[in-house]
Amino acid sequence: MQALFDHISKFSKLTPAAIKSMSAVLQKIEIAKGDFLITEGRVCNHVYFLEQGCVRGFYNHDGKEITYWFAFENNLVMSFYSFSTRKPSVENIQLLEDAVLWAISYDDLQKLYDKHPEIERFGRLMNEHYYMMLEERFVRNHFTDSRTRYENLIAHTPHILQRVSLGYIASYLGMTQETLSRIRSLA
Amino acid sequence: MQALFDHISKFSKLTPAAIKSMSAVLQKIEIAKGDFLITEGRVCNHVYFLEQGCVRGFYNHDGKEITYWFAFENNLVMSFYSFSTRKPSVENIQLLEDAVLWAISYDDLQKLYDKHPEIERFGRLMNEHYYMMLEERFVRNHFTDSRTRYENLIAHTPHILQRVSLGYIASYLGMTQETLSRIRSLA
DNA sequence: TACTTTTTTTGATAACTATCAAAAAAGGAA
DNA sequence: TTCCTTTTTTGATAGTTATCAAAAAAAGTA
Repeated sequence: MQALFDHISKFSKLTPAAIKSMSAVLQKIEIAKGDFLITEGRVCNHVYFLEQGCVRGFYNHDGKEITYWFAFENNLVMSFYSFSTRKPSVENIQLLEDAVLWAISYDDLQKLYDKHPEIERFGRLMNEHYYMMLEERFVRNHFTDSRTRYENLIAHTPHILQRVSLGYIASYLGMTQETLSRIRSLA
Repeated sequence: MQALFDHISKFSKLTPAAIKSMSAVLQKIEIAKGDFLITEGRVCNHVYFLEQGCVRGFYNHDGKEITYWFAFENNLVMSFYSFSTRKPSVENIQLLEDAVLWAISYDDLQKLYDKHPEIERFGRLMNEHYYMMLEERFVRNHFTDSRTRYENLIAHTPHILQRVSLGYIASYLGMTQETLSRIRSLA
């Protein structure tokens, strides 16, 4: 649990009272590689802090699984859309490694926001942070060919290469596995 | 100014005191088509509420201007990265039409966040909202060919077609102007 | 209106990427 | 290790998109 509070403190200093309130509703979860954290069609009722492990987010399109993000240690994990809107998730979240997570329910989080402004500030800054990361990724992918997208991955998020198989990475980069393989062989 | 508070109230109810505080620091700005709101290399010190008009965000890459977003009435406009991190902007924001905007400075906004939790809540929810919109756009563009991206534009944001010239739209969709023209002619 | 400038379209070609099929390599289990 | 399964690579081909060049259409101005 300490890793979570260390992470939060980088964004917003929590008072002891806020830490106490949050600790009281945190739930430790340990699940195995291959299991699902969230499946499409269900409302995402928890946000998870990933203490150990690695997960992928994917959706089904034309009978194919399209993996479009990965999360690693110290990332927050949820179906953002479903959690925020309370509508059924369109995405699935699956463990790529055995993992240790800490969960907070939607309702508990709203209560924490109401009670502790520092926690709401953390939420605001967290949203800003994730927005900027998504924007950065969007811009790097916009109008760029497959080779450049792969080179951007090597330059900016090389840890993905070390923990995720190429099929998922190709999907993440928006190209087929064959294309990614050829790009690598000609590197 | 009323349009701004109407917009805010859809996300978070503000107390009269919060409205008063915010009104006191709002600055009305009227600028002409073609002018710049933000230019690269400078820190973005204001967030703007676009009451009337239309703007584009673009960056320079390999000697070309890449337009990657548009904003219209009731949108918040800023260089998100620069405003949040206080670092120089990498993007430019230019008026596509004469516009009326309301500006709040970074420092004033931080004070409002400190003083009025409902305003910070608005900020959090706003960030969530923009994150979801960006994610939706990202997913729709991921792994989809030019024709489908154009069809998605027609289906989800047709107002862009009515107010923006095709050259900018092609850039927004991540294709050349020639390709967009051909897609349209074969529609 | 006539003229100028900007925007959009069309044509020809080359480069890039997906698809389908199959082989090779790597990883796991007994 | 050997066998089986999964992952990655290679080959051939077709479809998609960028590029360069130029024409046509539309918009703005005197």
